[in-house]
Amino acid sequence: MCAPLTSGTIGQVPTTVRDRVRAELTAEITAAARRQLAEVGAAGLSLRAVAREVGLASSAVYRYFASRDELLTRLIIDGYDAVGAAAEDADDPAAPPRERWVAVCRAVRAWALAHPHEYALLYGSPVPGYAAPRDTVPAAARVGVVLGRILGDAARSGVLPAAAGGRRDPELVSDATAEVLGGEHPALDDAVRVRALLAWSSVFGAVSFELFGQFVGSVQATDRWFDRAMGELATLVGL
Amino acid sequence: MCAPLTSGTIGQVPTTVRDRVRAELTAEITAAARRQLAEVGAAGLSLRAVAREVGLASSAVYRYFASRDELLTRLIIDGYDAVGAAAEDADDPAAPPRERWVAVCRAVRAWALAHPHEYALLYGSPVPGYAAPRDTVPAAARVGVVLGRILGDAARSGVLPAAAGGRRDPELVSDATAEVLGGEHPALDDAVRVRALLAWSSVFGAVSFELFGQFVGSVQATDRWFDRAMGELATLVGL
DNA sequence: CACAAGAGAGAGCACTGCTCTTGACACCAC
DNA sequence: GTGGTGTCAAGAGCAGTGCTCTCTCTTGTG
Repeated sequence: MCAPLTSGTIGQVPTTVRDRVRAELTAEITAAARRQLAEVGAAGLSLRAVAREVGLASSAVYRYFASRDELLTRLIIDGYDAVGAAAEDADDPAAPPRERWVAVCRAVRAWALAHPHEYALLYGSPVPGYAAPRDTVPAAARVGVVLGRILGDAARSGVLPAAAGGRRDPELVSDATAEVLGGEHPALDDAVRVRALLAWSSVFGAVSFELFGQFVGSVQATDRWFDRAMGELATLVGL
Repeated sequence: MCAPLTSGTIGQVPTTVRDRVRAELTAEITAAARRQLAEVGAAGLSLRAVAREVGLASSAVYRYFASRDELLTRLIIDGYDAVGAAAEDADDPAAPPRERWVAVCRAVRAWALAHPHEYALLYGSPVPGYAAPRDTVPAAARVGVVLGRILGDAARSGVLPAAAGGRRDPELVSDATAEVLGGEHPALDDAVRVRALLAWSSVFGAVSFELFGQFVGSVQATDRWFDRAMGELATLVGL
């Protein structure tokens, strides 16, 4: 219902004029929505205002997005992809694991500071009445995968202490997560996995606290604090 | 202008009938607002709906709260006080520091799970167009103070390694924060202070990730994971 | 060329926060 | 007891929202 086929276009290249215009207009709408998001935030995002900016009647936008929520979902996925790409770009697999870790954390924070409203949409309170569909999960995982890969690589190269014979609790950390952390080669025990997930959430805890104003009155030199904190996190996970 | 004096009442006990009714109605409004908040979340909180529930005309509510934002501020302060009180209640100063730490973290998480929308209002994305006034800062600090006191007590009793002669960066961590951590007796060096703030933000990072759905697909046994993670944090800060 | 599908516009519904005016009521001093 | 004062609720109204429905025009295809 989001991209209905033109009647008769069954081939894999159905680029009729209509389709091209449709794709362009869709892109224009999401672009305008992203601009609006950056200005007024997620909850203040108005479909009518987006329509105005694009030069369409508000009702016409519904030809492209079935609802405000669907538009929001698009923005969320795009956002996760953007911060995920930023994290991936910042990761140099050749660098020492500890430096990789801090570099990726820095990239996440930099993206968050540059796109505060988008960050809030992704990692802040869920928009009321809106339930994120499953589609968002893979995109949402990208940053975690980057961080996990750093740990996995470190484990494989022997930097990280491998399984110390600790018990393995399958319900504590999902298989998918274990997979990211290098699967069974070498096997990381529960303690490392718990710490990995803690560090992951802590990165965003730190960024959120800074961005959402919880550090007002506590931390002044936020740049320096963040770098040192991420270093401490790297130590925590064993890098 | 929120509680104007009746003409002539100059004494310190101006409980005329009017004042009493006003106070009661104010409480009724905030109660209704809190109920609504729990149902539809912060951004969906409607002043008109609150008025309907109380049995007032929407315009009448403005006699009590100058704007939706002012009502929101009340809810925010009440929320910080509630979670702060929960944290304080959970802290037994006689217990070993590590147990105190985990107990307080558990209490914060329990409160968050019981009041997800209020938690989101406090620690999630800021409501667009709304700037939290200064009044909220002291209330917001309560949980941090509880956690800081645990560290400070541990340092005083020698459990925590005191200043290792590390450099002291006054801009890294504010004086107020240093004060919470026991001031200069004994002096904790920067590393400990950085870790303390990191741990503080990490507690909420973990709770937020669970509550906002970021752990979907990663952590299954959230209860057990949280306990272990908070234990790791305690280790991180030196408890 | 004709016909069906796609797309935009506009009106309309029910809702929102907020403002302003109007009329009623309670309090307090005299 | 009565009149002035000031508080307060109600209602209408403004500008905005998401969303739906219908009407009309355009476009692509058989």
